[in-house]
Amino acid sequence: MELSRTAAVILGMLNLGLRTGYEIKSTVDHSTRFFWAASYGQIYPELARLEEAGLVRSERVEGDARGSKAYELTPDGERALRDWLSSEEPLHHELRHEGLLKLFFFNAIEPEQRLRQLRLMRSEHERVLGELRQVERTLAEKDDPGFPAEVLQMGLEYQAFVIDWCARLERRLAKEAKAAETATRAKGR
Amino acid sequence: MELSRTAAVILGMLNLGLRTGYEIKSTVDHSTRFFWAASYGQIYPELARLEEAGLVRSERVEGDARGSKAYELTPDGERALRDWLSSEEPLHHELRHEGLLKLFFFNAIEPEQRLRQLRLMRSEHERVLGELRQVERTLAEKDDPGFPAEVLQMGLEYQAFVIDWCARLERRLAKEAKAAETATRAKGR
DNA sequence: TAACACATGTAACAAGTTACATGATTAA
DNA sequence: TTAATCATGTAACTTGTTACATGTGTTA
Repeated sequence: MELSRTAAVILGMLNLGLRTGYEIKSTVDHSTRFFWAASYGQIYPELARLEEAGLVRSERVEGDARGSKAYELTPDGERALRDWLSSEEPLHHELRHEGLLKLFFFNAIEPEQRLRQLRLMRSEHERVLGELRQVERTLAEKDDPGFPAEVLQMGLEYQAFVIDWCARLERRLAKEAKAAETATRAKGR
Repeated sequence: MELSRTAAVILGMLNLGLRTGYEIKSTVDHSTRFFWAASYGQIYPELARLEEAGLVRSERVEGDARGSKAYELTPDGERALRDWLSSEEPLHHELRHEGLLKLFFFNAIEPEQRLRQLRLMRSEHERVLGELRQVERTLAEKDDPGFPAEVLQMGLEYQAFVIDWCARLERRLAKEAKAAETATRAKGR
C-alpha cells in the first residue's frame, strides 16, 4: 500500500491521538507545516479515501451539533503508518526558495538593490524563527506530546543558519557597495 | 506584470546568455534545481507565453535541422526581470522534507528502525552534497558565469549542516538504543 | 552503428492552494 | 452581541511531474 505523503501526515497525527480533520489541520499548522504543509483541500478528501480503504474509521461525536467526526486508526492503518515510517524508499526532499533564486540572478540589478533583497530574505527567516520560538514557548507550557524536541530544534537551527549566512553576505555586499561608491565619487571629482 | 516563478527563471537564464529551452532546462538541472526546479512541461509552454506577452523573442537557428529556437529578452523582458528581482513582495519559501516528517512520528517505530531512517536521511543529503561538489569542480574548470559562488557555497553549507545534525542525532539515538538493549538484557537474566 | 547529447513539444496526471458555503460553540 | 474558534466540505484553479512522440547531430 503506497501511502501519499498527505495520507502519512494524517495517519501520523491520528496515531498521536488527534481526532478531527480540523484538529489535524491546526496541529499541522503549528508543527509539521515548517517542513510539510497540508491544506483542508487535501485533508478532508484524504480522510474520506483512507476510510474507504479501511485505514481509518470515524464516528460522529455524540451531542456535537457541529457534526464533528472523530477518526482513529484501524490496525491496517497502524500497519500502513509503520510501513511508511520504515520504508527504504528515497525520501522526498524539495526546497523552493525564491530568495536564493533571486540571488542567482543578482548580476541583473544594482548593488544597493541586492542588499535590499538580501535584507528582505533575512527578515523573512527571522519571522519564521520567531514563529518557531513561539511554538517552543507554547510547548514548554503545556507539555504537548506532538512536537519532538529534536525536530523543533532542527527548525530553530536551520533558520539560525540561514539568518547567519545572510548576515555574513550582507556585510560583504555592503563593503563592496561602499567601495564601489567611493570609487565612483573619486572618479566624479 | 506579475511574473510566475517559472517565468522568472526563464528570463533570468536568458539574461545570462542561454538561448534554447533545452539549454535552460539543462542549466537549471545543475544549478537552480537545488532550490528551484523546473521541468520541460513548464519551460516550453512558458516560453511560448512569454513570447506572446512580448517579454522574449525567438528565431529559428539557421542551418540547424533540429529546429532549435534561439530566444532572447526584449527590453520589456529585461524590465520584467529587474522588477521581479527588486520586488518587495514576500519571498516564496517552502520546504518539503519527508525525513523530518518521519522523525516527527518516530514514536510509532522501534529505536533500531529510527536509526536506520536517520542514516538513510543522512545518506541522501550526502549524495546531494556530492552532486554539489561535482558542480563546484565543473565550474572551477570552465569558468561558467552561470552559478554565483555565494549561492553554490550556500548549498554546500546547507547540506553540511543537515548532515552534521543527522550525525549528532544518530549518536544520541545509538546511545539510547544501546542503553535500552542493555536494560532489556539485564532484565532477561 | 550504437549510444548519447541536442532539441521541441504535448497529454495525462498528480498535487496543492484558495476561496467559498455553512453552521455551532465559546469567551469577552 | 460580536468576534474568535471549532467544524466539515467542495469547486475552481494553479502548479508541477511523467511519460511519450519525434527527430537530428556527434562521438566512440
